[in-house]
Amino acid sequence: MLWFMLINHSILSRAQVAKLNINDIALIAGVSNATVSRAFREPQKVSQKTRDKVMLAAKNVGFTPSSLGASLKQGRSYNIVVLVPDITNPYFSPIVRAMEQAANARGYSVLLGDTQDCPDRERSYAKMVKSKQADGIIINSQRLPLDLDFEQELLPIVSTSELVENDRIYRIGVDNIAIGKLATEHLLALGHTRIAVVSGNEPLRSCQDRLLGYKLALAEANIAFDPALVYYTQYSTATGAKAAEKIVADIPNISAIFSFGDLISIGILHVLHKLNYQVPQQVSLISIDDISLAMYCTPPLTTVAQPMNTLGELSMNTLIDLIEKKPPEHKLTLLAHKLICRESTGQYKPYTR
Amino acid sequence: MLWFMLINHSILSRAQVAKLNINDIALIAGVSNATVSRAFREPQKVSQKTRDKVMLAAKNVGFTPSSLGASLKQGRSYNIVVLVPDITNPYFSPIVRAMEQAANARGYSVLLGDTQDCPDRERSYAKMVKSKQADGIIINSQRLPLDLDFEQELLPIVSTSELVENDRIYRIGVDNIAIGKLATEHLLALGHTRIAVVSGNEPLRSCQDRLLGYKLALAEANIAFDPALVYYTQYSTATGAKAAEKIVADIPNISAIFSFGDLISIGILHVLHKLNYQVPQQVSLISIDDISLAMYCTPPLTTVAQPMNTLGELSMNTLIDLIEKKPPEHKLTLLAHKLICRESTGQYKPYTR
DNA sequence: CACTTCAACTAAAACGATTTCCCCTGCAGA
DNA sequence: TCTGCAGGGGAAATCGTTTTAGTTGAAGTG
Repeated sequence: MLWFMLINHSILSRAQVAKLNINDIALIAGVSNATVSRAFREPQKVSQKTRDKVMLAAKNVGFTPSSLGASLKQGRSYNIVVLVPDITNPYFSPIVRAMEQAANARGYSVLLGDTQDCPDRERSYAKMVKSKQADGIIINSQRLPLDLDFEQELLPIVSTSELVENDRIYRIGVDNIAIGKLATEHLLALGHTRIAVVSGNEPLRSCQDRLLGYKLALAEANIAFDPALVYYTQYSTATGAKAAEKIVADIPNISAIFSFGDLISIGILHVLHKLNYQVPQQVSLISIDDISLAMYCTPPLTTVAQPMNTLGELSMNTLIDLIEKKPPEHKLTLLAHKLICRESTGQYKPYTR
Repeated sequence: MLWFMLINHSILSRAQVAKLNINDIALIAGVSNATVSRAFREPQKVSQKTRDKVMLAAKNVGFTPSSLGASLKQGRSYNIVVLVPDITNPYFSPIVRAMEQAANARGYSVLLGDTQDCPDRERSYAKMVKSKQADGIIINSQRLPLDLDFEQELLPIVSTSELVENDRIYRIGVDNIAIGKLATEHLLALGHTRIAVVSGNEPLRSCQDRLLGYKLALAEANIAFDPALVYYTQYSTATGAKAAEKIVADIPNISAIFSFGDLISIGILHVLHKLNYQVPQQVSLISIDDISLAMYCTPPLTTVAQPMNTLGELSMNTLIDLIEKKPPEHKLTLLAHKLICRESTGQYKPYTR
């Protein structure tokens, strides 16, 4: 413990109250602060001997370099804001999880913003990147949380899930038209012709696109689109249940329902079961997402899977590329979806109820 | 736009490349940097006129104070690390959501750490508070992510959900023994006497306590505890399903199952349904948590609700109190649980299968 | 031997705020 | 008229790093 006896007493007493900084370590190790910094950040640039000296000194007094100083000097916080409408939603949580993983792999951390769809909160999180508390932001909702002034200075920003309507912004999503079409075709192939739709919030682009896909499939099958068959609600279980109640009240012999989200479907399933409708014997139900619980529903849900993990991972990597000035090639990326046939859809049979 | 013509040309050209800082604004507004700082952080300490001048200058050049400089000087980042084993788990996500809300209300942000139960990741997140990237940490798992050296310097830390076994640390949880007992008593009251248990990972304190509660209830009812009735698995749906398969293989006429988590129950429900067991007519199922989907299961789950929102909110507020040197009164807080009777449990009837 | 080269280091200047002292100006009270 | 005080502001130190621009000394080269 020679170092202990040698070092300046003022350093020791400082250790009790304030924290030691890099200069103190430099003093103890008998090198310059620059060397201490390098020993930590770029070890290969420092000789083995010096590095050992520094590390020993640091370890002995329990020194960890503060990232605040580093961030200030570098103008980087290595934080990334991830905005979701609701982290509780099993569609978003895997996306966030994948983002966190991807961020970590590249040395960044995730500042979670659960906005509850509130524009104020969205804006206040966006300010964190303006104020350098974060280096960039990923948005999972359609709204851009920047005032007009973003026109002037485009912050590092990526839009995913529900894409922003702005082609200057990097966006990663899925082809909702194709998804809507695919699901509808599945139902049509099973012989269903009157297919009720339970959509999320009408203005959402994803909903409009999915509905468009539905219409496209109908048109190709020469079936007239009936607006009375589409029910607008929210992407949630409770509202999905309400919609289902309306549907069976309006159309007691409905044979097929296409809901725009598994969460909605769970609500639908709940009321159908309560009202003694057999799924899929009497009514077929298809939806979108393939959340982790979809396969455990009774019956397991037929659904068009979205690649939540890839969505999250790719968005995060795109954003970091942007931050690190390696601008990605494409502004818009649409990932592949996949129909997962389980047991909630079946052949059409005329009702005998 | 007089200001525009008056200000130094070097400031303007700087605006295109580098960002303006507080000194530039001070120059433009014709005040000192201290005044600019005060105008932003403590407006009441600055006269209306000066404040307006500063704000106008700031607005005109699009200046937002960098939080990096502020953090460095203050030694605070206003970030808080929240560690969860899996954000995808519907038990944890509402907790995190509540934490984020509580943090925001007090001017803090949440750095989300999804650890996947990996000690390395836990440690690397804990380092962020040592390096001042975060001011404190909340842990939702039993493991303390600090080496022995935490003995010396106790960082601001709060343990919740699965409590750490260390009474020097602030902990917010529930009374798992009472919960285990309550659930068991519910089943006993319905006439069930052979109650299978599906526990989470054996070493988890929550599981041990819940099992203890189960034993206590059994003892009070003069029923011998049969270790063969307890099945250890994970707190997940897939593993819950596997456990259910084992149970019905071992005990085809099982009449009651107590699972330690709704997620497990969903798996159990799935296989019982597949094997044509009627719930609750043939087998009763009770669990713990009351995740949001519990009420939408078929049948809706009877469960002992945990106060996830309060858990998250209180933990966050406790941590922030700690950070702000207002140490809370109690080291350990146990919140109230509540039995929610739905439709997955029913009167015991001997099997005629 | 004089020369470059290079690795390894150093001193000191940033980075952008906050905060500690201080000073000034008015004004109220004596 | 003088004192005391408070509100409003300013100069400069400070927080803890990184980074720039050199400075060394030793090894390699012709």
